[in-house]
Amino acid sequence: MRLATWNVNSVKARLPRLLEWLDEAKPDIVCLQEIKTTTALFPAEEVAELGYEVAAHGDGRWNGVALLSSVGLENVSLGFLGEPSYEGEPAELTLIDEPGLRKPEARAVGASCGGIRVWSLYAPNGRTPESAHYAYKLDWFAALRTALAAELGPEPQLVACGDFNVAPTDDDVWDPAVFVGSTHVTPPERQALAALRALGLQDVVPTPMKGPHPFTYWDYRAGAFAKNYGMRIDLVYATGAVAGRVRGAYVDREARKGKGPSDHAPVVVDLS
DNA sequence: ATGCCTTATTTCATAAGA
Repeated sequence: MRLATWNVNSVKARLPRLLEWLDEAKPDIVCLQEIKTTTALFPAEEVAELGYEVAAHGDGRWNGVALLSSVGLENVSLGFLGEPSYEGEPAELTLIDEPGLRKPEARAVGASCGGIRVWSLYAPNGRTPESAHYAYKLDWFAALRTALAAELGPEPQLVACGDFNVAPTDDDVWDPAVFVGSTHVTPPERQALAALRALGLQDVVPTPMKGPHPFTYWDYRAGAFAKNYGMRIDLVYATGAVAGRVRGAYVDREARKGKGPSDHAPVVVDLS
């Protein structure tokens, strides 16, 4: 079974490349982030022609996530219980669909696919460590931890994949000195990842296609990809039961090349 | 090294991304 996660930076802008990549890589389960469209406008028919069922969760211009599966797609969750919303102020914890409260952004979709509970996640950026968005980011991770903990039973087959917008270690950025004072590398953000790992989730670190670092994101600007000025922020966090099935994992750097790429590359994981 | 931002929208300018 092949599992993949990819921040496509607009599923509509990326549709030709997405379809081509699905046809080549032939993943069974795909977690997409930043679809940047609504649930209704997700190109479900196009991916269905390649044999995928779809669970999309999008609300417009920003954010948006989706799950594609050719091995079944059941018990779909749009968002998670306790997911905070962003209101431009330090976030409050709100319940999904509770009347009178702002709906959470479209940052999480879960489903059971081929015997595995799968989550496609797009963590808030955080913007700057001083911003309300950063507090929201930490709140979002705390709520995610609680929601995932509630799904973990004995020998759970669960994987949380996506753009976590956190580089787990200094080795996961091209130059740690450049990131001093920036989001994505602060101790509280890394603590948020550690708290997920404390649930029993393991970081499935992919093999880089080139060089020593399995970066997954390179800025569009200043030739960052050509210089390999990247970050590893797209992660696969798997329970031990899933991690024990991993037979290989890699970053598909080829998908970052050429005309009209996403600024992120897919992470591909093969399971026995 | 696979080219030196890109996206959607309240569009000819802006906000956001990380």
